[in-house]
Amino acid sequence: MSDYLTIGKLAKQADVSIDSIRFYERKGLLDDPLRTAANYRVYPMAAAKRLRFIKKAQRLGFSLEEIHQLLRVSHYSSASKADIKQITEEKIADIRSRIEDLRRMLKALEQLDDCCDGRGPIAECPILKSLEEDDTLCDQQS
Amino acid sequence: MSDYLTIGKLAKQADVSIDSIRFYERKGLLDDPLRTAANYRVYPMAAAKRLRFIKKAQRLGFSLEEIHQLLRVSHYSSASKADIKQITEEKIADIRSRIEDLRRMLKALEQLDDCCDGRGPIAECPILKSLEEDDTLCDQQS
DNA sequence: CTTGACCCTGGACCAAGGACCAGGGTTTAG
DNA sequence: CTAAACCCTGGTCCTTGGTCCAGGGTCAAG
Repeated sequence: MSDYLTIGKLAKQADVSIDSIRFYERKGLLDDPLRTAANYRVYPMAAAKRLRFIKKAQRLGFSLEEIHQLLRVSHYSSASKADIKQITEEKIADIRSRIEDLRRMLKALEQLDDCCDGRGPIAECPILKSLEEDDTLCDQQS
Repeated sequence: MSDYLTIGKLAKQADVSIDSIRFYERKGLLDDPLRTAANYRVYPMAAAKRLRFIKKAQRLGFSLEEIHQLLRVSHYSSASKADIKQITEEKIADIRSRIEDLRRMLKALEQLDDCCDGRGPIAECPILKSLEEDDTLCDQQS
């Protein structure tokens, strides 16, 4: 029961793969760990916390590069809460914009779906017809 | 003023790049075109229609592989409108699910954003604290 | 007849976020 | 002592939807 973790133990603790840990290290998201005489990585317990930070931020939609930025800012002594709040708000705007894009697609798809009754040969498929013609969105039931 | 198009003319007509046309051909989304004696591709006018189909379907959220499927189905003589309607509805479900995922992220981000007043040093940043701690979503104003 | 614009193939490269592998060394349990 | 389980580097591969490039052939205008 050491205070230090090998990479395999850390991976299990934080529920990520060993490859991911090495990948995050290469990307600068994890500090370069200490090494044993045999060149094995050794991690303090805090490394698991960092990994959980990364994973949680990913679930919120941050890319690894953005997480890198969060971590960098969090270590600037001159940084303020406003800096992190701003990054958060940029991500909020990003997510909103992606939702809007998807909603536009959804609306168009629903309109296509509504104008096809689903019965009959494909030759009359209004969805395909609409995709073939450049401008129109199908506007009649068929 | 021929009835046929070279790849460059087709690209301009359909507003896609020459490379994209060759890429779609490799992926099977465009029929292999006829060739001149010098091995130049020659396209009938209908090829532009096909390209517009692809581009429009892309804007609706279909991947190239899914567009491939649409095209394949549309050429089965035994296919019916119901087949295309089903693909459309699967895509609708897919888009809805992606919107839901984004909405969950958005909600969590908004909660984080709300609980940071944006003033003061980063050491007290509730957003970072929340990302560090595994379970909690920040729940107090700071 | 030459110059520039066009076309060909096949392959490399990009983002993102890893997974996987070979070929080697190390550590630990029995 | 030995075998299994672990670790190392650094490299390739995957997905998606393309872009870009080299090195070569072709076509049209002047």
